[in-house]
Amino acid sequence: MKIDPTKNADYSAQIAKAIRDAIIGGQLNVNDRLPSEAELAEQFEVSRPTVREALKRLAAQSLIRTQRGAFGGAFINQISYEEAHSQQITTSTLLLSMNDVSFDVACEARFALERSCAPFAAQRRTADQLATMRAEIHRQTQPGLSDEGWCASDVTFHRALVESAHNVILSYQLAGAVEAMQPLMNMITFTARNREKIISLHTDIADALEQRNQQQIEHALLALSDYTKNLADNVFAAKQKFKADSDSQKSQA
Amino acid sequence: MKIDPTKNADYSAQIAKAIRDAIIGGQLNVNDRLPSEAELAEQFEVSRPTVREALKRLAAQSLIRTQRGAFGGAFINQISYEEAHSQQITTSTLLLSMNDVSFDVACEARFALERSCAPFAAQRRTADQLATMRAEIHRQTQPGLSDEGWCASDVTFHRALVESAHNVILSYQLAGAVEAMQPLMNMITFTARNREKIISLHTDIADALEQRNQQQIEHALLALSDYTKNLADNVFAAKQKFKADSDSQKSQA
DNA sequence: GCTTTTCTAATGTCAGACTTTTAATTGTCT
DNA sequence: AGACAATTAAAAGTCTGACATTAGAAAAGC
Repeated sequence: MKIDPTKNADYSAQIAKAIRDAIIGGQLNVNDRLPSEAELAEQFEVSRPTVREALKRLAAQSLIRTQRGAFGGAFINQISYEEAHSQQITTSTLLLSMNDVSFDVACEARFALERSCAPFAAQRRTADQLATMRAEIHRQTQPGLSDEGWCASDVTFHRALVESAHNVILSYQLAGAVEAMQPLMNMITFTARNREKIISLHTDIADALEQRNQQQIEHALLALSDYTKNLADNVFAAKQKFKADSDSQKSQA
Repeated sequence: MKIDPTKNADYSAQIAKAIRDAIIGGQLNVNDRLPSEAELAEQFEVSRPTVREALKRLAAQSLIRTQRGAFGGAFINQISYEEAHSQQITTSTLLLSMNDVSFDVACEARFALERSCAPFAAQRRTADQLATMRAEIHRQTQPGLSDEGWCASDVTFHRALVESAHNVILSYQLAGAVEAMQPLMNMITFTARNREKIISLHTDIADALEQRNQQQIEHALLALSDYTKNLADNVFAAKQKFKADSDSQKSQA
């Protein structure tokens, strides 16, 4: 591993890249220990702070973990689903919030992805997951449920659906995608009337899953997608109207 | 923004988290300039190297970009699809390679995700995307095509299919997921006979897309998934056999 | 008014020191 | 001999203060 002093990129970025490539390329394996910061500094012919900046970059991506003390150092981290997941979410959330994605597009994507679980969920769902979904539906019928409580329950419900496909990759990808879209989804507030309709669609999904009826699951998800889109359209239209009204009031004044 | 000296986490990690939270929470907007490293050091009551380590962490996640020179500094980065995409791929690729996911599970997930595009692809596909797919199919029939060429063409083909759904979120999520699984997919080598079969399935997909027949697209994708899984099973069985043979040879010696 | 030069504020890098943590080793007591 | 306590050393974490490099802004020259 060497760095190129003629390249105009920062040394710390180059060093991070060199180590990252070694990890991805398989030269460095999980739980291997990197040389100490002092040794790395010597190898790359840079100072220790520069090496440290490189290591912090890798740590930010969960590629390494560091341990202080004797026999400590930087170790190649076995990235867990949880870590990967939380990283996906930060990245995707920022991407969505910074590139003003329309609600329709996000909503469509969210339910399309979820629908991809349907065939496997129908085959492999367990009583456990079904029970979770029923329990959440019940929670959703409680009259005193707050907006946050409602959203949390919604997430748990859909998560159980995804988990019932029993495919770790799908779970990981979908949990990331769905959770990243949550801030967008939270832009709509639900009236009692709305909740009622959604609960009925949730019940449809649970029923279909119980009967292992793939097509019905997909159908209900599609209906939920359409209903949510519709709701959002109304919310945004109302906001537009409010804005237009207050604008015209201003121009009158 | 303050850090807690009693927390046992590194200062640099805490500072990075504080700034990251401010970005995600919307206190800091795209293209805002952070205070200079010296000012941040003063604010957080730490030294400049510590601040720098924090900033490098954020830079590793593409949350900020830095610019040298007068009136330079650290700016909140508007994360692009491309950046988000490449980060997603590194994370997912590592996750898969480090947690030995079975080929079957990955394959199932990959095609399930792709299938979620089918309804929109059928509705919205353009002549352009169809032409790309036909062109790739033609490339795949060339007898001299190398393994790398074959895989590249395969990726382009599937990418065009995903793009034809005309949903940026789906494109982004799927491109990431599919590309991350590519190393796994590359473990199988294709014989001329295999290629022929895959080309015929690709043709089915293109035909179905041309006729805007959603169900047929899904059906062909499912068939492709099954065929790929089957191929992989045979490859792994052959490897197992080879291993078993050489093992028994050893024990005989 | 345009180009060139100089200025300056910022990041990037370095060297060397000190602090804190932590596990292995050694020593001591029962 | 085994369990517990003190010692030690290696490594990350932090700080100070300096210098190098870069690039935009302002001033000088034409």
